[in-house]
Amino acid sequence: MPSPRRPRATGRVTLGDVAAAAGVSPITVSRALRGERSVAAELVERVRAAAQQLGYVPDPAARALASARSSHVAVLIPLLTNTLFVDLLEAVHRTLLPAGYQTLIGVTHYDPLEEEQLLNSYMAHRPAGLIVTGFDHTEASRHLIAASRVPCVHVMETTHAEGVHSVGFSQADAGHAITAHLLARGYKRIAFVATQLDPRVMQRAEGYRRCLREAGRYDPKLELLNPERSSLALGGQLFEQMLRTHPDVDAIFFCNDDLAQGGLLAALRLGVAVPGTVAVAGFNDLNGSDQMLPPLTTVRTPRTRIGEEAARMLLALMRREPLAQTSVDVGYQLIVRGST
Amino acid sequence: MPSPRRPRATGRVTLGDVAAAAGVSPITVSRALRGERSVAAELVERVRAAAQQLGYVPDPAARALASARSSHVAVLIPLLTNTLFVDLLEAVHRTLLPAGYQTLIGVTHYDPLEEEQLLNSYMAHRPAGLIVTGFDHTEASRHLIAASRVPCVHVMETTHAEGVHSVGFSQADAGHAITAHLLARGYKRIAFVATQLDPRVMQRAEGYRRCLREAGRYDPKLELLNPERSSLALGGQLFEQMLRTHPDVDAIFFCNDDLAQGGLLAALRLGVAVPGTVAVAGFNDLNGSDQMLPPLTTVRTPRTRIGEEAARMLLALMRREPLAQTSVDVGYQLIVRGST
DNA sequence: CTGAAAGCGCTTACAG
DNA sequence: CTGAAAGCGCTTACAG
Repeated sequence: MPSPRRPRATGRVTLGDVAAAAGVSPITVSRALRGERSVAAELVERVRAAAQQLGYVPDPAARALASARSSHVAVLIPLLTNTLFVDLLEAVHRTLLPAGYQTLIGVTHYDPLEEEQLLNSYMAHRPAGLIVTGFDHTEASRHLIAASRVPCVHVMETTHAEGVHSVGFSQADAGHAITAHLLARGYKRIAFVATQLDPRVMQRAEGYRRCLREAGRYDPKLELLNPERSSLALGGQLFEQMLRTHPDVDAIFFCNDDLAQGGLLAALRLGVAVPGTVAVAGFNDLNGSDQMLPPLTTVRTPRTRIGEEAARMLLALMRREPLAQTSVDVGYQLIVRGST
Repeated sequence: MPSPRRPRATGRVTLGDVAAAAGVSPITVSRALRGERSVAAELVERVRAAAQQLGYVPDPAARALASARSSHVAVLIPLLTNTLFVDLLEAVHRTLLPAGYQTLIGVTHYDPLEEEQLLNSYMAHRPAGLIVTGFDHTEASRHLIAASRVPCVHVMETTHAEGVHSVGFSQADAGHAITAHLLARGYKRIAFVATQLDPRVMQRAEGYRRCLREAGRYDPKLELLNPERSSLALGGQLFEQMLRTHPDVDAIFFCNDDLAQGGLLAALRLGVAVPGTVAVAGFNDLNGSDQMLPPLTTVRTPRTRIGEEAARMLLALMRREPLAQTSVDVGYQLIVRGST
């Protein structure tokens, strides 16, 4: 046995160890363990047994270096302080982990330029796949993704654009649906209160406008758009402001449940009857909305389902399996409760 | 120039390219870029300039393979559906990223065995560092961490045990403090309502007990312990149950703000005056607690600070820098609002 | 279906 | 302070 001059001695069980134990070559072990079909069933068994017995765990770094592809999937979301995206992240993580992929967090703060920088640094890790939020990217980001050839799935919205993969639902339709519900309930002066003003919020606004225009009831003065970050406290402030400046408003559609919850709490504080004096609707069906007083009417958005479907689509892309569809619309659900 | 027979052509700019451009050896580039002090300042400048100009980005996989240490830090937390841990994760991620470390998520679901399995698979990635929640680990996990020699920081609780690094605060003292506040307010029949029953919740329970025993007011019948997962809805149910079974209770300390918020909303629904009939206190100062009716008295826990401090401590450990202290107590803050 | 050789892009351990 | 050699543990590409 030739003793190498400078053994580094990491103490790791390697492919070679398994190969020696199974009496085959390292390449065969590699193929057998990765499930490549071109290995005799009997050898696969022998290799598996040897690997199991030695407690062999493949080295992700070596694998990444040799194959020019890591086992990491980068997930770029706007914020971690928003339940919506954490639910999404959780679902992605939970779906990818058993398949051997690690989830890398990227927080863009709703800033396409920040996203571009993240993308630049994450691409150095040769991710096996990519999940990005929406379609609001810089030209450079788009190029980077396309040129890298790294499989990528867009989430929260959908598109049928050529070569683009997406899982989401129509934010505009959902905005339309809840506005239509308010109209159907007989409300006539329906306000829209929004913060953050990211692309998806503005799509909900479009749905709201389209619905009211169709009914001949659209009044731009009833839109209150605020660029600050969403919060319960801000929802309360905007609720007050809307009632003060437009006392004739009889319903408010908040672009997000946290604002709507803040609005409901402000109504309690101010003694404003909901829905008697003014109805309140939210969006997303966040934690606690069903516990409010009155319980909040909202749109339930299937972000967990989006995360799972996106992860599954990405797995298929990474494994180069055929795809049933490049765009999955998971829909949304109107949840009518006491606040309207 | 010898043309290799089988070039793989990844198209990547490598250390060698930078070395050629700067007119030095690859090792010197490696050292210069990593900031090893043993390189002449003039060379460092030349290397930096060349790297910059070529757009060189180090390959994490190659680095990990050669050095037997990746640029990943695994963070093991109980749940992703709990703001507390997401805030922590966010802070860790935000602190580590500029230092060149990627955060890997691990969700243990409060299960030491699940944590052990995660640890097993994460260790194969040769993490540069580890952040784990609390001290409730299996014996095997402890061995694995110690044997791997991977720097590890425990968060949320603190210890002065030999060789253990921790950032947190005394959950028991915080539980004691808020109970003492209730006593000082004149409440005499103080209940403790808890769910989840993880180690930190039970430490708060200990603080509650110690405080009431000191005051001669401890009554085990006023403890309502429920193993289910925490939620607003459950908080409402337990609030009702406590008032029904113990109508003489004049204050309730909920182990977490979501339960307390649910309790406050249930009080509104039932027409129970807070704090007139019963005072309500929570724990953690979660989102929305200041917007409740009445606003919720609680303990603010500095999870963002914990995340930052833990990440900083870990950075020092990973860089083998001297540590000011192995245990950092970040304290907590009693927030008195209208509910008590 | 199986394998020997080369290579992925770095860093470690020695030298000088 | 700088460098030539070897090695980290895999997979790709080519043969047979």
